[in-house]
Amino acid sequence: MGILRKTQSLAVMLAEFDKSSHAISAIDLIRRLSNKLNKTTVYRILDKLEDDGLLHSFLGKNGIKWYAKCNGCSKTAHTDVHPHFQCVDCGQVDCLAIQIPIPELPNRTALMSSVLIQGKCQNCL
Amino acid sequence: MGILRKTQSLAVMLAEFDKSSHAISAIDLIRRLSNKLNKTTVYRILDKLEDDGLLHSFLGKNGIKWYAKCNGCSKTAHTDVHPHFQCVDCGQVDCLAIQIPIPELPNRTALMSSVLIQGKCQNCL
DNA sequence: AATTTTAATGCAACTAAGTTGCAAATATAT
DNA sequence: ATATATTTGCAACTTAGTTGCATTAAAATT
Ligand SMILES: [Zn+2]
Ligand SMILES: [Zn+2]
Ligand SMILES: [Zn+2]
Ligand SMILES: [Zn+2]
Repeated sequence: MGILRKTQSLAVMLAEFDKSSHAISAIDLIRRLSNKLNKTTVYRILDKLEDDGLLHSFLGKNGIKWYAKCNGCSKTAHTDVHPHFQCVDCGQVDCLAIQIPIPELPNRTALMSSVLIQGKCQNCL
Repeated sequence: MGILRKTQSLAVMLAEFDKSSHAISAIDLIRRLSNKLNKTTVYRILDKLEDDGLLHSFLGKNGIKWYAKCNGCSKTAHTDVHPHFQCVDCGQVDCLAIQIPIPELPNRTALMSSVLIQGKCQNCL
């Protein structure tokens, strides 16, 4: 149901996402903010920011949850859909500003798709 | 390190995959076989069958692990790579016999990719 | 500014999926 | 038939994420 109040915790979380352009895993965020915020709070704020179209979530390697800033989404329209890249060496995750076309599927209706590409990032090449 | 012995448990597992052409989640397999096999055994045999190129695994909705039969893979070459489809209504998961081309990525090397398409299956349309 | 209302937070306890160590059982080799 | 080595079951553990509830802190009302 999105964010209603401008709390300290919210400010701390948003600041963390402003520090870098990479995606952040929920786990890492919890670890980074462990002296300031409870993990339940972290999960709850992530949820709300996603509801509001400020962040989007996706699953990385091993099915763990990552979050990144949305580009032009709103509470009603999550339109910023794209593949993600995870470096197999350093673990860093980024949004890719490309589109992967999904073909028509016979006998099925595709509603959404998620693409995770794994490989080596520029630093680790 | 693959399968070395032809055990009862192995036969039971293989029989389960022969019953249908759909993918099976590890959890579901454990539930289905709970009166015959311990869950540790299920996980271990799945691991070995994947090593041997008889099954492949991938992550479905919510990051849970699914397994399906491979087509023409071997212990050394897992070449049967394809997207997967999960029905949002009934939860059924299938391998899609299509290829999704991944474009060249500037400043990155792609080593693998996983694509999960969610939507409605024929039954649920 | 003080009070009331309502949402956000922290904590502890829980859940679910998967993993590990080890002793007992079973398959294969001798 | 016996020895050896792999596989299995069990219990205990781990990790990521969730839930209920009392407390705290925003914001709205007076
Ligand atoms: Zn890297
Ligand atoms: Zn993204
Ligand atoms: Zn269906
Ligand atoms: Zn498949």
